[in-house]
Amino acid sequence: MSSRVTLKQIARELDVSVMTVSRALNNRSNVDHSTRQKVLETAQRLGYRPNHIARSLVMNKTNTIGVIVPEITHSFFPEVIRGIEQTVHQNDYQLILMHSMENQEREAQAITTLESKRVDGLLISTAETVENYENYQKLIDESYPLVFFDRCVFDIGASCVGVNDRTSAREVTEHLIEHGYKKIAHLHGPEKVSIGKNRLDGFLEAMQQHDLEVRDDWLVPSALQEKGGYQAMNQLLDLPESSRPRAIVAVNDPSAFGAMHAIYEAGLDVPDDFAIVGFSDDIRAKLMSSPLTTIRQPAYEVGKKASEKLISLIEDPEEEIEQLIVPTELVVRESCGCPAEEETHKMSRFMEFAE
Amino acid sequence: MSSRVTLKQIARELDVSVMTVSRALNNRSNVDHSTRQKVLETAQRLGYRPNHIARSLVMNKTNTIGVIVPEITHSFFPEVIRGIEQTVHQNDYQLILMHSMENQEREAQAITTLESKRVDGLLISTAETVENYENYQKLIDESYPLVFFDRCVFDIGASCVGVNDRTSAREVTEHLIEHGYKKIAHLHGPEKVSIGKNRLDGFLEAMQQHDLEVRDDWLVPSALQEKGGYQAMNQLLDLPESSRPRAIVAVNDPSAFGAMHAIYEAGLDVPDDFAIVGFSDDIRAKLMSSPLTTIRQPAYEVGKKASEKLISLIEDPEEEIEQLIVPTELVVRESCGCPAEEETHKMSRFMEFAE
DNA sequence: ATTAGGTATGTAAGCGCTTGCAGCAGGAGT
DNA sequence: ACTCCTGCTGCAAGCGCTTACATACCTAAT
Repeated sequence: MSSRVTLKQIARELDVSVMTVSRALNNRSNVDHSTRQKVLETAQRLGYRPNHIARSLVMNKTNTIGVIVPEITHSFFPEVIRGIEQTVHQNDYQLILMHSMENQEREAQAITTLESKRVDGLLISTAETVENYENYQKLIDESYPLVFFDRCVFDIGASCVGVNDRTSAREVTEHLIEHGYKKIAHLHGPEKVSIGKNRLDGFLEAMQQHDLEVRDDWLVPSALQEKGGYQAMNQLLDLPESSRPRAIVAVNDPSAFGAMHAIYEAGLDVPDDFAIVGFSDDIRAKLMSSPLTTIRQPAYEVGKKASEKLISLIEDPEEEIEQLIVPTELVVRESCGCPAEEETHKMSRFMEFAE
Repeated sequence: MSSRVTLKQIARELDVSVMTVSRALNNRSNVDHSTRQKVLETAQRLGYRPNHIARSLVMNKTNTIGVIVPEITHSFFPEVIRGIEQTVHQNDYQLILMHSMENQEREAQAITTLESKRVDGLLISTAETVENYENYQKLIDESYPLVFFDRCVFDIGASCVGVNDRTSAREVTEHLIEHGYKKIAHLHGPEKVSIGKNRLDGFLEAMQQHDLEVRDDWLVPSALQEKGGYQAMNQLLDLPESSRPRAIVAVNDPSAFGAMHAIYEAGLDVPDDFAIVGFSDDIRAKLMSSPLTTIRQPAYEVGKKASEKLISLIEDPEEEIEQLIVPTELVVRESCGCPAEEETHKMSRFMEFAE
């Protein structure tokens, strides 16, 4: 640690120049075979570890990408990170992980830090409280490689990998409609976050297309965590019984869980009193006492695609900006009170690995 | 990006030396007030971001720690990472995350990479397939700051933050014994991983203390994921009915989930045919159709303590090596077939946030 | 007036590595 | 004999920043 071995030491040991050692270690062509052997040997013997810091300084390249996620507690983002890790590792990059805690200020800090660390590119999923896109705009103006994932920012000149939130939200809403529900409420996310706006749009589209009334007080803002859904649902429960909705489209699964909690707490039931659907297929969705109908997002895939795009962007400045959509899948379970074919076996609710 | 601004540019702009700029930006005392103002202003205007790479090179300090986790899919490690992130952020460090995928080779690679990145210290939870401790020993010999977490390596001269696996395993086993079970099997983890060995020891201790027979074929090796538990349980189910155990202590929750899967698949039930207990209180444990009795490990706390210890170690070479134990808690649910007081309400199984 | 001491700035060197170019062999080509 | 090319090696400079030391100026003390 204190006495880290350097090129110089190897050079002195063998009485050659630093350059020869550098070349030998970097597999350059113009080094005599026997010299290279000797260098490799001594490097090994001395326990040489190349100093990436020095290398990065001169090469102006760190082979590191920064990842900013808004939260990391449950299943979605860890799974995305797994996907990112995989690609990044295969391409000889590393990943610095930062965590905005759904907070714009911490996100801004994270960006600054990562810039200072001279990461080669950035992967961002915007925080819930993001109010403006200045920080992103600055990055793009400096043509810093940047790819958004899951929560996108459009029309700003950055690539994004996500799902088609609007279409998927419409699909899940239509599923409710097709099964006879007419009084449908939406617990919607923040409008500045793409998933909030797009899922709301998808919901509205489905409702309009089927000529269903969208009451103002059935559009309840919900934060993206359990608590948000809980509070939003309680707002609906405060309505006189006659003007309550019969079904709920939640902006995501955690929000739906929170809503379910509020429903049970009020002594009511899912799906008998309220049908409810979520979005993202959280690991817990299928395990709920009334398993949640939801939209499955291929998180691993999102991470993989996003990091692949970013690395292309880094390595080829000609690489074009684009929006990548990974397909989702409607997963019908009991919470919507529609006949589902899925998941008959007690335990298959849980297991997927079985050979 | 291409034209990043440097101290030199600010210096030229103001017609002062690089040093003055450096001093102003680093809040050193000996800079004229008006000069400092001007520097700060231009730095702001030009969008200066200090180059941590250059700084690290000369200071021989990166303010970065490396974290190696064996997996990141479910709840435990993400939660640990949250704890780490928190401390690290508060202390102005950053975190490079690496993922060994339970594989010794990838872990070794990760260590090398992190050394090359000159991280100031390492936080490691050993991979399941780790067969020897050479890589760790080398780090310690170089007195590279190193703290293990959750899965520890003892007697090697490194600090560790974890739970008392032996005592906790004994506790959960005794819980079964106290409720009348005598024929108890253990799905044990790899011996080279502390949690494997210590939980096995705890299990054996409890059994011996109560003069219960420990049949060889009731000690079944299980990997630490669902699949391992599934295979191990099937081995028990292959025994003639009369020599099957009545209760199962699984090395961790995922292993228990796998075992439950095997049990259901065999048309049997939990806890009526097999009582089962796990370890770690995975986010899914309480949601199983027969909620899992388990040992709750305070993951966030483990991450927090481990990173605090590491940072102390980095900043004060006198800081002593120690083993930190965070307390666990037995969580009794239905899977062990013992009367549980907990969790009466349908949904409280799930929610903790409620105000 | 002379000196010591403080304040504000600049100069030099170097962290460990790379790129660019120069140098020196020796073998081939005319 | 001469140049020319190829193969291997070394030298110099510099990435952006810091520490250590030197310099200039100014004020207070003798």
